[in-house]
Amino acid sequence: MSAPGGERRGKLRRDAELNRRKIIAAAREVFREQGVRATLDDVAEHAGVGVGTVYRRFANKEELVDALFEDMIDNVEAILRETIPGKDAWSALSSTLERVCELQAFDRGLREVMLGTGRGPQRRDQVMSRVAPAADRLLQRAKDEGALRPDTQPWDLPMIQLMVAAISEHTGHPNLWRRYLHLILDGLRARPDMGTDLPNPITDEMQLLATLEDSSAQSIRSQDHPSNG
Amino acid sequence: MSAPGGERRGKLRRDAELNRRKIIAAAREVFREQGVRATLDDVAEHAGVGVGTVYRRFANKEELVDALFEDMIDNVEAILRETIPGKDAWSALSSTLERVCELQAFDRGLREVMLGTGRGPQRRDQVMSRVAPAADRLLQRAKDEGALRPDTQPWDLPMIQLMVAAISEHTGHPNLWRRYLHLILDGLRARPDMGTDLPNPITDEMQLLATLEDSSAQSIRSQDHPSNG
DNA sequence: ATATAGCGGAGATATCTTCTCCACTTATGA
DNA sequence: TCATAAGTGGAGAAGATATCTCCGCTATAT
Repeated sequence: MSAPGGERRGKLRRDAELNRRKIIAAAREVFREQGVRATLDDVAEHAGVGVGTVYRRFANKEELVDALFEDMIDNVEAILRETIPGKDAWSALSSTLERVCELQAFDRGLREVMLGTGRGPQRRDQVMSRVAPAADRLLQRAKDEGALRPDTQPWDLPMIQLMVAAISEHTGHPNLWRRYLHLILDGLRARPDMGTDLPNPITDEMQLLATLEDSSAQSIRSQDHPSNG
Repeated sequence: MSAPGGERRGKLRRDAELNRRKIIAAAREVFREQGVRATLDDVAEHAGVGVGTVYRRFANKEELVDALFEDMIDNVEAILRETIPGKDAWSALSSTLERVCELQAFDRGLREVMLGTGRGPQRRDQVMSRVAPAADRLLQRAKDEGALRPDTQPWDLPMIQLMVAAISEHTGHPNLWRRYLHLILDGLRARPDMGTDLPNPITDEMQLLATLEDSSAQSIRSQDHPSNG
């Protein structure tokens, strides 16, 4: 009967509001270290509150993860905003990419949220829609400068992030990803001496979205009974 | 109580041997499509046998996965062996990488086995140890040719595979990975016009670890089971 | 002081897997 | 052909998690 969503903020009793913050802080820490598979019981223990308290504030884990995810998008936006407009676009682009990848390198939960076969694609889209304009501008400037290969596409950026995150995820090494980000950045540089023809460019964004939707729909559907052949 | 391993091959009754093959074939198919999280019950159903029959041949899922994994290494070895020695090393290298990535693109189970946070690293090592000599030779030839940047390392290859597999895994798109493999290959090309200095955290870190051996050993020891030898 | 929002955390519920057991079926060879 | 041992199926026991609820009690606000 009660709607346990976060919409009542401000009406909470003082101690309840304190607990809400403790829960969010604990969730951030627990998910960062153990990934999103950590249970809300874990989060509760870390926060020093009972599970019931967690469930009173957040109807389920999704809601809590979403709350943290919003925070994260803010971070990415901030990084893009901080990009010095005067600097050459290539440096801006590479340092931006590096900083975004850094976020992922130390946050297992974030990687899982971004990479996860479940809602991952939708979440990437969510980031993209808030971040795309600035990112597009940056890419265009870097191309105009002649530093970035001209067949780069905006949706290459999340894909690069995804690849780099995979390194962090599967080696656990805190810095190895930098090597491969650099490798990829070298691949992104325009080359006067050589043609530039990346295969399979998906020419319009809607087409990519259709791809992502398909795969996520498939993974959701596959939870049901498989049809026999 | 009995040891149900596959060591009795040849002593099996004809129908039992047939079932064993059906199980392996079904496992390959099920794991390819659903990933290694598929249950042995799934495999049994696909094979058209009872679960009991599966468990009589393979003590547990690990054993079955291992059997399939051996097959896979054979495939990778075959690809390397087929590399035409006369051709220029760069073409050989890039087509080899592409073919290995192709294997992963259509096999979710294989990706999970390679990428998985669990035994993934050990399994990658297993591949590397059987494949490393040929791979090293190929890399060296490509460097000698002046096509491959000289700071490439042998262990870059599995990492590249890993990144490319992440694209397949998380987009579900059958060919998008080719774009990013090509991007990475462009990053691997030697460049006369530009320095070549990938950060090398593994070497750096090993030096660092040598210095800090004491403290890291302590942190590993404190993680869990003191009974380990 | 009192009303009431909020708390804790055991445990009900639900979902999954793994793996066992044994009555029944089938291949084999004498 | 038939005795017999090898092999089979698949329900369900056993175990592992995770999610979320309930209600007697506590802390806050007025």
